[in-house]
Amino acid sequence: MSFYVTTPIYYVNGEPHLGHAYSTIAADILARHHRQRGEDVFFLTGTDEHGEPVVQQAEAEDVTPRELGDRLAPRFKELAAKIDASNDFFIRTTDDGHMKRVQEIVQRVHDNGHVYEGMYEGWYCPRCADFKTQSEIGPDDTCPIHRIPLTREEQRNWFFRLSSFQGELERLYEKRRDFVVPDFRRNEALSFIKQGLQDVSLSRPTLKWGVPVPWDPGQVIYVWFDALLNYYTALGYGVEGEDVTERFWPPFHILAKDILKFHAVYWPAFLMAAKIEVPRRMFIHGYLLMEGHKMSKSLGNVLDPDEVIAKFGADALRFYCFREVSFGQDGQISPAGFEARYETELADQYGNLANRVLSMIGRYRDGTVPGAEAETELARDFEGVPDRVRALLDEAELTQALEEIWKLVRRLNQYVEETRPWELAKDDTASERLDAVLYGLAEGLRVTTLLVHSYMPETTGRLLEALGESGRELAEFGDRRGGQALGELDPLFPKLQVA
RNA sequence: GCCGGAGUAGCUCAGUCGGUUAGAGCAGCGGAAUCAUAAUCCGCGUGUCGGGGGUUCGAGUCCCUCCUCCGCUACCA
Repeated sequence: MSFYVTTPIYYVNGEPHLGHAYSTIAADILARHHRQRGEDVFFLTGTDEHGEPVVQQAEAEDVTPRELGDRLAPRFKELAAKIDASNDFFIRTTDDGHMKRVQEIVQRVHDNGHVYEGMYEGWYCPRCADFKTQSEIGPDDTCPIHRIPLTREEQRNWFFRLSSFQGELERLYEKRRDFVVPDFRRNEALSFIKQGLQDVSLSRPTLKWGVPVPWDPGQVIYVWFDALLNYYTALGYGVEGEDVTERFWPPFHILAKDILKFHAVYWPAFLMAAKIEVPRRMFIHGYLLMEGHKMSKSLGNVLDPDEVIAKFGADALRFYCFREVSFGQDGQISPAGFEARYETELADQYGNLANRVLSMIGRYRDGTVPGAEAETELARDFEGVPDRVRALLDEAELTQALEEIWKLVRRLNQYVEETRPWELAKDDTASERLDAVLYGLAEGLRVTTLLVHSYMPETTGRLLEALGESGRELAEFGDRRGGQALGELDPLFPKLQVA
């Protein structure tokens, strides 16, 4: 069984921010989870470096587009490392391997008869040297940047016959109800398709920065097709000495709502035109909102992932993003909310649970997990949970799955209070019960920690080591007998220093 | 304007095919306990489920209508 998960590739006309981190963390949790299930996993992220906006940004900074990409791509790579992304490859659309394969696929689409030469007509700004989209046109057909009248211009370029795929797309959506999730995004995409598709241009005649059109090298391929194809091309050269396309295709895409149309409409149509299998699924997530607004530099409400990681650690950030905001919806985040979650749930509930369990086993059983049978009242609360988590993560329901796991954390704290091991320890006749209780706590903590491992790999790794657990695959409660010697454990989530 | 989303406890949100007294977490109030990072556990909610109308034995959950906010509306990588 294989699992191929992708993030969007990030556009290098600006610095990485929390929104990029959000998509990457989501994909990483899924990748790690599927590895824990013993599956053959490939996880891809990277950067998109071609196109007009990169050229413009480069001009503004007085560097070449390549220099801009060479400076920013490493920044995105660093961000991935900082948030502990376990990506198997980092693609850049300027890679030779990518560009060559893009040309192959585009040529194939052309040879299959889905490309024609036509005229693109639109409003053109001579100063911008670019066409304006409907939303970019100022009052009285002027350029909003230069405030000069736009002219009606025609441009000869290559078109992709998107319109001819309308029926096939509708059938795809009908047949595969979960092709695009959540449901309301599926509706959005489908209603867009049903309102009638127009052909889209496949090339840019005036732009030099991009992948040359194979049969017309004076033009470059429109950046969206270049970019989307990364999901396919990476499998061809991302692994040294092996083409893993057959092994991993088709992909499971994670993306944000702003790029729904390109992924949910253009992309499958283009794959159909190339006679390549369409993605297995795509999950569309929402935005993290700060104080009710989309994060933006001009509003000054940007949460810098570096700062957050420095203060709370990458695991806490990973946890928070999917705990606070229901994955798929837009959601509010705030520094205050972050601190509250960190303190109450990570430090007090989970970190402290680990600490008290290890401490009691240390104190009452010399640090060795008793070889006992767990009490059924605890065991039954773990029954079926790993399966439920698996099922939820199959749907990329990251928030719901985390809630299922967190119920176990609460249950274990509650179990400590119910059984009061410190009293059992004082009672010579209760030794067997104490064994059962302590075993149950250690086992429960182990199973819970393995479940949450994909969300918080670093801290859970430390805890699993202290629990004497060397495996990382998902486990059922009761799988492991006692007898392990426990190790030392520093606080997983130290309380914040009150300034 | 079209299409879509959201409007549920002070806050953040769950509510699957319509079905028993509408839920969770956080915050708040009261209590218990001391293994633990003074952490934990228990108890406490008379909420017009945005307004109005309708279908139904029964609606937060379906239909109509109105209000508010948001997104989308063709090539934003």
